[in-house]
Amino acid sequence: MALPKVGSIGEYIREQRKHAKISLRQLAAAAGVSNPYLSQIERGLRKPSAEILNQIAKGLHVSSRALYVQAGLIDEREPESDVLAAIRADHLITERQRQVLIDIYESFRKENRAEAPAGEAQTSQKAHPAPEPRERDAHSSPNGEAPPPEGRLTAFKPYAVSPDGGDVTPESKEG
Amino acid sequence: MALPKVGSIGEYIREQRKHAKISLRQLAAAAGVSNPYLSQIERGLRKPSAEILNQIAKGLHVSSRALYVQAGLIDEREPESDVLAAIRADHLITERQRQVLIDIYESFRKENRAEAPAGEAQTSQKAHPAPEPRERDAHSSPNGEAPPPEGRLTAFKPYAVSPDGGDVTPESKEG
DNA sequence: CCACGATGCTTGCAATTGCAAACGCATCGG
DNA sequence: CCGATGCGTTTGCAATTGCAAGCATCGTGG
Repeated sequence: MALPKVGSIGEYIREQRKHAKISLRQLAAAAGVSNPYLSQIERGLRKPSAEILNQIAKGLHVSSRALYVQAGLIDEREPESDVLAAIRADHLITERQRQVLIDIYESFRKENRAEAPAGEAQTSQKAHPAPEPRERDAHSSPNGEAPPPEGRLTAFKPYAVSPDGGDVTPESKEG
Repeated sequence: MALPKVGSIGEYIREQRKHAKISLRQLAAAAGVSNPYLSQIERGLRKPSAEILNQIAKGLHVSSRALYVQAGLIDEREPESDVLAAIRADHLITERQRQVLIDIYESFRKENRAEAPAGEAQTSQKAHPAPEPRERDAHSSPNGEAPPPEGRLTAFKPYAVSPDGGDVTPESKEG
């Protein structure tokens, strides 16, 4: 329960790939890895090394850190590059343009939420109801440093794609 | 095998360890890895996987990101506060939506440049590449995602830093 | 001198990564 | 209907990671 709804790195990759509408082989080529290996990664059968992860991130056009966080390899709660924050901070566009951008971005997000898993991302325009730049939730986490007991990396099974529950936490149990 | 190349990541780790005045074994224990393996990592004879790297970062009390950057696994340009950068880094929207947003933002910028930097452009959102990526979208954007036949990750050599700060980033556009 | 502990390095070995080749499936064209 | 193309997956293997055990050195002290 470390992350809001983190399934596994594989799921995340596959999801992003589907959203980008590219085939497994295409991403594999873009990332510079073999197709079968990417397949196994997406299904949680393999633990991609950092390089592979990095390459995949590039192939997906997502920030490397996003993937590392998904993989549980970075615990830092650094604020994400918030698009909305950036838009609001931009002084090179007019207020009106700002509202339009915000509106569009939010409609995209809403769209994706509706058809997240294996959905047809039509990206329909879906006429924005009204400039409703509701304030985005700020990350107000006190950073409760509560890491699990340190132990050897005894994770035999890959990133875990448990059908019932997500357990990315390595069992630090020994002796 | 195992070219005794200079392992930037290894040097960095050793440096940090020395600075912390702790022995190799101590760090190994703190990081949850074996002493010999840490030794090899520090000398650039091994490529630690992301987990190991993460554990070492914890043992060293340095940010995971710092290590990943050192290892060249993360482009140092993470905390960007630019609209385009934020859009590109956002993983909550599809590639298509990303292109739309980028197009719109750039058209806004162009609009402002053309009309007047103070004329409060009407933001004619209907005469511009409005959110309608249903078609005529393909893949042609300021991002120019057309990587050359990237070679597989056939680099068997450990991290090793290029003498001129090599970078695997195929895209480096900033406006 | 030799025991004792601490530091770092080298040696085999099991387990894993990551890939090439090949498979089963579905769609398109002759 | 049969072949060609593209999809994701499975299989077998070389190369690598990562560790347990052991080695070599140095400083202390009985």
